[in-house]
Amino acid sequence: MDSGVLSMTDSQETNRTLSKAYDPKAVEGRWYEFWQERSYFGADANAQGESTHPQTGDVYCITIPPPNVTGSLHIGHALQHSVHDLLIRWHRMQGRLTLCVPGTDHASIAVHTVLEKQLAKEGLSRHDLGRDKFLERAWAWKEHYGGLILQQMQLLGCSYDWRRERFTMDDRYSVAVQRVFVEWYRKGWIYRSYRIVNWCPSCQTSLSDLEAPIVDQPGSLWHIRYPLVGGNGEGVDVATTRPETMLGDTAVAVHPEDERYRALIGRKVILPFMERELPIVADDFVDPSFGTGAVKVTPAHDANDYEIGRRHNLPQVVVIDKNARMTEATNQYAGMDRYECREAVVRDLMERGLLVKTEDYPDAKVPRCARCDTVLEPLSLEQWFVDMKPLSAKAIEVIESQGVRYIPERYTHIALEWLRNIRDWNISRQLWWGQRIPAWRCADCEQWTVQIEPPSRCDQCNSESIEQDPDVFDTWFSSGIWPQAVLGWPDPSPELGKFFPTSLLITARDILHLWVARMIMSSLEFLDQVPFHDVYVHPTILTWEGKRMSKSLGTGVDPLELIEAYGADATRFGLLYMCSITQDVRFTEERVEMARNFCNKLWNASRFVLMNLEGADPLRVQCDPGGSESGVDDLSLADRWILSRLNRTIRKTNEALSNYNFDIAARGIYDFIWGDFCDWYIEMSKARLQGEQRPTTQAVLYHVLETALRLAHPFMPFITEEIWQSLPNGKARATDSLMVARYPQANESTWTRSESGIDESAEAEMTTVMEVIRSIRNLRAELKLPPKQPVPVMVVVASPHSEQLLAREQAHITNLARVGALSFLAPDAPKPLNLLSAVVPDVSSGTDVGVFVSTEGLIDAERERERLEKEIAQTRSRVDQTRQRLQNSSFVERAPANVVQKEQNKVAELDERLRKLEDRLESVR
RNA sequence: GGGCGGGUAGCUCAGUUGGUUAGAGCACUUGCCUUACAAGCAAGGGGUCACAGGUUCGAGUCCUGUUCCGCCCA
Repeated sequence: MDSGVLSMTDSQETNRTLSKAYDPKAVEGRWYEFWQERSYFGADANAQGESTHPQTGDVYCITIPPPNVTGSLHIGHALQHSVHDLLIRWHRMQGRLTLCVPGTDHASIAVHTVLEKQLAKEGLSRHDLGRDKFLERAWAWKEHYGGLILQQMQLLGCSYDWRRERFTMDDRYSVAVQRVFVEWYRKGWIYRSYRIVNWCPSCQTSLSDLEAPIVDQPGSLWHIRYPLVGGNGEGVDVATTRPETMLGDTAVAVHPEDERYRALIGRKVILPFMERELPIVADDFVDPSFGTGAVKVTPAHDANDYEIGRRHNLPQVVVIDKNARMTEATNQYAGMDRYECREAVVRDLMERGLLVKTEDYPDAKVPRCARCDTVLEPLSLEQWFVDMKPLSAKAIEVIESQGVRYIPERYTHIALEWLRNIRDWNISRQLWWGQRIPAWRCADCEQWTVQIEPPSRCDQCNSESIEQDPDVFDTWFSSGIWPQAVLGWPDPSPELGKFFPTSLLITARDILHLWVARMIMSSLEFLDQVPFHDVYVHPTILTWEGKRMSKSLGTGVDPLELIEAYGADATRFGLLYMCSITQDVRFTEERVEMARNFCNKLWNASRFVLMNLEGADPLRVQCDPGGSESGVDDLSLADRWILSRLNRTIRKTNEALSNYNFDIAARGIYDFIWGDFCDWYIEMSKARLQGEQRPTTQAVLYHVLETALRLAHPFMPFITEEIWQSLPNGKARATDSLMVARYPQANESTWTRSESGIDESAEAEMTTVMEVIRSIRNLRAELKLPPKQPVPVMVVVASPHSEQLLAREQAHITNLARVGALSFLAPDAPKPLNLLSAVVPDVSSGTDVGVFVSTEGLIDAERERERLEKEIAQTRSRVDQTRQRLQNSSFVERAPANVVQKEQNKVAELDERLRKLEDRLESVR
């Protein structure tokens, strides 16, 4: 450490003159580059880490949810990555070997859709281009746009290890995906079969449930009569929202206990137009209260009907094709579009008198394609499926035993519920962009050869006429191995040994099942370990009206515009401040504005400290407390108070961050810096810097600012680094960047000697001083005194402790409340008449302090009387309330002793205050 | 239909295991360009904590029901 006296010129190399207002644009890019040049974002699996202070040996690792290559940063990402980087920086500053692996997802269908739209503009289809050319375009597109979102994360300040960036279609990653398929196939967990899938007639592919949102829209419920075989004009009425599917009906189902239909079970009806006989079957699935209680069963075109069909061995009749047109099986309707057919069927039913009635059905559930909004068609198609039962069993066990912890905890139950009712997973997609399924079909024996290396012949019959399945994997099949694959799996790697299982996964809640649960399953299966210990589900950001943000409606908020307007730190801090443990938060730009103002406040407080460090003693101005205890003995009340408040904030921050309470942490830092440090300590320091307390005050100002910068850095990396680098005494610091400095601990400072770092008596005494100042300010405002005009103030104390306290701290009172002369009066001393008064509790002594402000000749007894009467009324009502409570025998008997004691003290205090107020009122009458 | 989250000041939100007089930011009123900051300072007004019961000495907080908003599952 340098010795000697600091001066502004000594530290010029690091000390820039700070401008009057904080300008994020002048700061952010510079420090991001600085960090990156020094490789502070990286973590070496073989080393103990790259920060210069001793490592604890702990490891902390997060792999980010890979965003789509098509995407750009939206506000949800901005929140998600504010949380990521907050935690990453916090752990790194605590000395852990810390790694965050970034990357992107190839987003099969999303890219596909974009490219097809592009082609359409050129008047082409992907088939005109061919698979190879199409993929060339896709890669070119990915190279050009794929990195955008990661660059935007850098604007936000994210300290991820960019050298480890991964893409789900990297060669090594693709091999890992294929390996999963091959192994599971060999275990018999992957099979090929016909099942109902979500089919988009426009995108021409099957879709995951997430890509098939169900939309409520007005429709009709048609009641149709199916004549009974052998009935005299009798029939069974069924209700449907999709009459065109009746052409594919193979049964009518009723609930087994439905009295209305019990007699009909086993009989048959005639399917109109097709003239097929359909059995009436009994099935628990049928809801007797829906429609007529009898439902038509179309196994080939409805997932529930498919299940009924399986249970009752019903045939499937395919009546709608992949283009949503009616098939040959529909006779006169063949070739019609499904909606055209619906109209025709309804018309024909009417003609035949088989349409019993048509009801309005206000919210018919219609699945639509998330990409193109086309109404989806559930179709029975031959696809690859994963049998999820064996996989989910282990996952259930692990989650039940808290091997993976969900935060907030309620998601544990949601995850378990999904896993317990898990359904087989369709992993085939009829797309080109993606990992092609490593399965080859033999034209001769029709068997599949499944392996990673492309085979030359069928492994069943040795035939050479084999052809690879043209389909690719569902994107979630590949992202399901993300944490292990980005760390090198399936090859052995030091990263996997060091960083796996990872510490945490941070995600939005819409992909908990589709993605998170599947990662847990695959990791347990292949590595026999969980992929992460914690899953933190962050809130969803809604519009200020509480609606989902929508790009197409233009209700989305662009985080880049926020960064542009307010800076990255303000954007992060604003988002973290609203990031409570709730499900949704409504976004208001005002919150970011608040954070921007806070940045400016911190900036200016720092300017103040820097301007006043001239001549500071470097032995006492330390950024790493612990080296010297000089200064301990001459700490003033204000010093002890601010150090205690600082330690309290440090504890609160660390605790809140451990519990994922980011809003509480942000709030604590905000309140400390603005409310305690700026509003009070800095104000009090102004006078002290002029006198003999200057050295101590400088040291405390420096210490508190420097510690607060370290405390706030993970929330607001840029501004804190900028200020920190501007602080003098840079050579004494253990690190050359704040981002690798040590995160504050509450008991680290040698200036506060209690174990907790908290000085209760200093806090109590300061509270009294602050209350006295507030009350004088209040009285001044009542009197409409000009702010600059000093005013004489008298105080009446009830205890020697109060008197000592106020006498000792009177300089602060005079300075902060513009008091001309502060005098102490005996309780029974006569007071001048021209006074406004207030009674302030002294929490440090348990007595009251009377505060009297002179009105200087302006006799305003009326005003004082009004004040007093108002205050007496308030005090009396509180006294009455408290006394009543104490007169209640069950309260005294049953409430804890300390609570009763508290109430008794309160009555005594309030009585005393009331007496003083009444005396005072008497004297001004 | 089942599950979950929410309803606190005009707006957006905090509110620990039940325990003084329910807080913040913005907006509003009043006064201030007080040499860190007008993106600021000081003072102030504003809430039957969705509704109805219950438990308790005591409920914004716990229980039951109702209602409204949102999400998930079927």
